[in-house]
Amino acid sequence: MTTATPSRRERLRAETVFEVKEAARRLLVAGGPTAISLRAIARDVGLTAPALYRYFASLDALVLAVVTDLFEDLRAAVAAAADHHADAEPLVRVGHMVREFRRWSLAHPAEFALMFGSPIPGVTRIAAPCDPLSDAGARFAETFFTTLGEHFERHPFAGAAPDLPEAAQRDLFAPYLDTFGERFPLPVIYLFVAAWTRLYGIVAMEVFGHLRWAMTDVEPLFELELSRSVGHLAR
Amino acid sequence: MTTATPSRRERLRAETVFEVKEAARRLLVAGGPTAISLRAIARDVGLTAPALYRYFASLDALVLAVVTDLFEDLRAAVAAAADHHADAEPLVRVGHMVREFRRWSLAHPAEFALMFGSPIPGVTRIAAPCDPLSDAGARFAETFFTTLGEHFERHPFAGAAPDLPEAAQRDLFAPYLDTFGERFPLPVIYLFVAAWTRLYGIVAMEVFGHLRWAMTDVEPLFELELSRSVGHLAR
DNA sequence: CAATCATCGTGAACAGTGTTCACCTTCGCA
DNA sequence: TGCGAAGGTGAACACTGTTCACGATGATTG
Repeated sequence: MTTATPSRRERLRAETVFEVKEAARRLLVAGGPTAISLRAIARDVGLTAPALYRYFASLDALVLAVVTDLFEDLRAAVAAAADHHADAEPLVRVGHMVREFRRWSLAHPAEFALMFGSPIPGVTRIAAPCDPLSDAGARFAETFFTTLGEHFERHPFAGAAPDLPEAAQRDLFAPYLDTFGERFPLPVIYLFVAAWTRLYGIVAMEVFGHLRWAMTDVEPLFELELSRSVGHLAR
Repeated sequence: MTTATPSRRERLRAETVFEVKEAARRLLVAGGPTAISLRAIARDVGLTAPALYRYFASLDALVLAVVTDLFEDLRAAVAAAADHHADAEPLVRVGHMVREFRRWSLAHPAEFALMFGSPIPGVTRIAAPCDPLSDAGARFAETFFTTLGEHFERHPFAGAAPDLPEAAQRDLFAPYLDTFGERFPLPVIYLFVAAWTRLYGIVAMEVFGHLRWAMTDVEPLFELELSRSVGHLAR
């Protein structure tokens, strides 16, 4: 609960949890999402399979924890890319962050598949309103919102809004507004989601190899779509 | 090999193959991609598991055949949507085809996950140059190319090309050119792939539930991106 | 200090899974 | 009438996730 009393036992427990998730991730990168097996993890850590149930309610809960960690990893990588260009214009910083998203995804295809691919069990994972995965996703998005906020403080948005009445937009983006509040004007939210789906589409198809029938190198397409999307946010 | 002599035995065999794939698809829609199990299929068809090896080399080969069929189904649905608007302008017909793609995907989330989600075994499926799956994918793409061809016959492309030298573009789209030839000017290919990744991104995120944190209804975003993408091809 | 109780780990077991093998029946063809 | 190929079976192997009764260890309290 708190970090006040790590209490030795909790320390050992945390250590084991860490090793278990580490082993799961090793199996993930070695053989893809389906290669994550409870018994293989147990072998790696030096335990028997039932022992893992003292730490995770099920295999699904374990991989959910791994996915949560991965989102944190990705967020950290993107944030590091932002820090690395701290003196750049916020909008070009966003560009570098998105590039880092692509770079990370291509370097970690198995992790990407687990995070952004099809949620295998019930096709659509039931997302509890306050589970740690949603929090990690929110923190990931927040990284972009922070930099975007810097930009719009200096250059108030004056671009074109989508052809939708404001009330409809407010209705449409209700989930976003509930989580992140009214920091940005509604058209900015629209442009951000549009940009996110575009770039996700490219990266996902590239990682999954769904573009090899068309082109040898996806980077030019990515760069063009990136500059287009950022351009829409700028003007 | 040929359809000349269905030869009774081949008829029975084809019948069994059909029933097996049908059972696999039932399991798919009922419980997602992981619910497809050799023994469950065998139970459904009224056989034992080893018997299926007379028809498919492995479970992977079986689901590959199912995926191929699904691509043909999707292609047929999109083609039907095109026929349903046969008297419309080719470019608005393309719009209806893409809408049908979204509609079909939302109505068949499990199938979509199997077709467009992460290739589970090795993260990136090894695509043989001439396997039936690639053929099905090519036929799916061909459906769009046919309609686009109708348009560009009447209205030669005069839009803006991406900022790339022609030689680089020819190099970039080598896989496409090898399969589909030089039917369209290179900028059209670029715009098509860009549009495809955009719309795939939206549909995939919607089907997988990865947009619920932001918006209640994805349709406005989809329609706006669709009209934008088609607009780029028009002018 | 001693008793107690939650925590941690184990081996056995159950119900599944994909795949291989030897064996047998059945069918098509010469 | 034979013969060989095709189709189907049950047993077996090596896996998988999960549950359970049991024992050992640790920390906490009387």
